[in-house]
Amino acid sequence: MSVGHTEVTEVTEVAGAADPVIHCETPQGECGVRDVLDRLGDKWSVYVLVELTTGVRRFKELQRAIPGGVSQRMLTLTVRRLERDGLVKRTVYPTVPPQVEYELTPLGRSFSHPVKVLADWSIAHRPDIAASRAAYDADHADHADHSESTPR
Amino acid sequence: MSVGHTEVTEVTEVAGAADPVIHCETPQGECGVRDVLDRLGDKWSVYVLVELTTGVRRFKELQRAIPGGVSQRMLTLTVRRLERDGLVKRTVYPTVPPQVEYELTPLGRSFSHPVKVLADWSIAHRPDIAASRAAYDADHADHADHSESTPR
DNA sequence: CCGTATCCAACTAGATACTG
DNA sequence: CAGTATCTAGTTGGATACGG
Repeated sequence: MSVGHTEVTEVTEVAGAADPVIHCETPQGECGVRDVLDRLGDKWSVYVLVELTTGVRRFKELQRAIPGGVSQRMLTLTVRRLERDGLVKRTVYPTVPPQVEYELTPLGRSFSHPVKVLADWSIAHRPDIAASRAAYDADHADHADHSESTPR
Repeated sequence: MSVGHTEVTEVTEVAGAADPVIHCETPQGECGVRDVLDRLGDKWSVYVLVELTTGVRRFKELQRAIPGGVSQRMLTLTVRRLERDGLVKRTVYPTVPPQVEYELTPLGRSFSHPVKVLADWSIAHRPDIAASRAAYDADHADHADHSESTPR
């Protein structure tokens, strides 16, 4: 990779378990993770990717499989973005009624690694986070709420 | 961890390099990654975390270090959320003028691992994503744009 | 079945001014 | 210095209706 000065340097890395020191540098700032994070940030992308690690899926199958119930519109937008980024391959069979299949590309499959690491961490530390939130909310119950556990 | 049925199962995992099959199961659906992803999704959290892997920072230092120029308001909201989740520790010295220091908690440092994996992947595959986007945009230049490469 | 178009509600983020 | 308050713009997400 020879694009810009983007760089991640680990200093204290010892045996693969020590805390990494992440160091991002780019002329204008703008560390390189932003592009990917945008994809992770939206509400449905991860669910689509996770679902597709199991195999090929059709549109309706995806929609039914995703928890929370995604609307047609959002699912369409999501898969289009993933297709544009080269993470998902979309195949249209010109039958009638039409049939469309989605599957992970090699790039998409390689991306499932970071996602899995994230999922593992998330599941492992969910109790800690929940506890911390409860403690924080108990302390600050009086003057203000900063983001209630209100599900959107 | 003995909370609910949340579970991540890898089936095809062979030598730590094969594509993992991620399988999330919970009574209501709702895989456990949502909480963490919400934190990753917002615009500034990752930058704060990344900056704090280097060491302790004061409010102004954080604000200056973060690329793109975060507003006071957003930085406050961000660090508050991170504090609430137990990822960041906030220490107030009742001096005059006041001084506040931010640092990662053990939980926050452990979270830097998934973040680093993500950053590494992102940097490694940025060219691929860029290429895929360019190709996609070239093909679909005619009828619609799905999210232009508008740099914010 | 697989989308697209339109409208609308909710949330996020920025600018600015003010306080301990 | 380190916030809080307010007001406003931009973006995202959901509902619904319609088209190929």
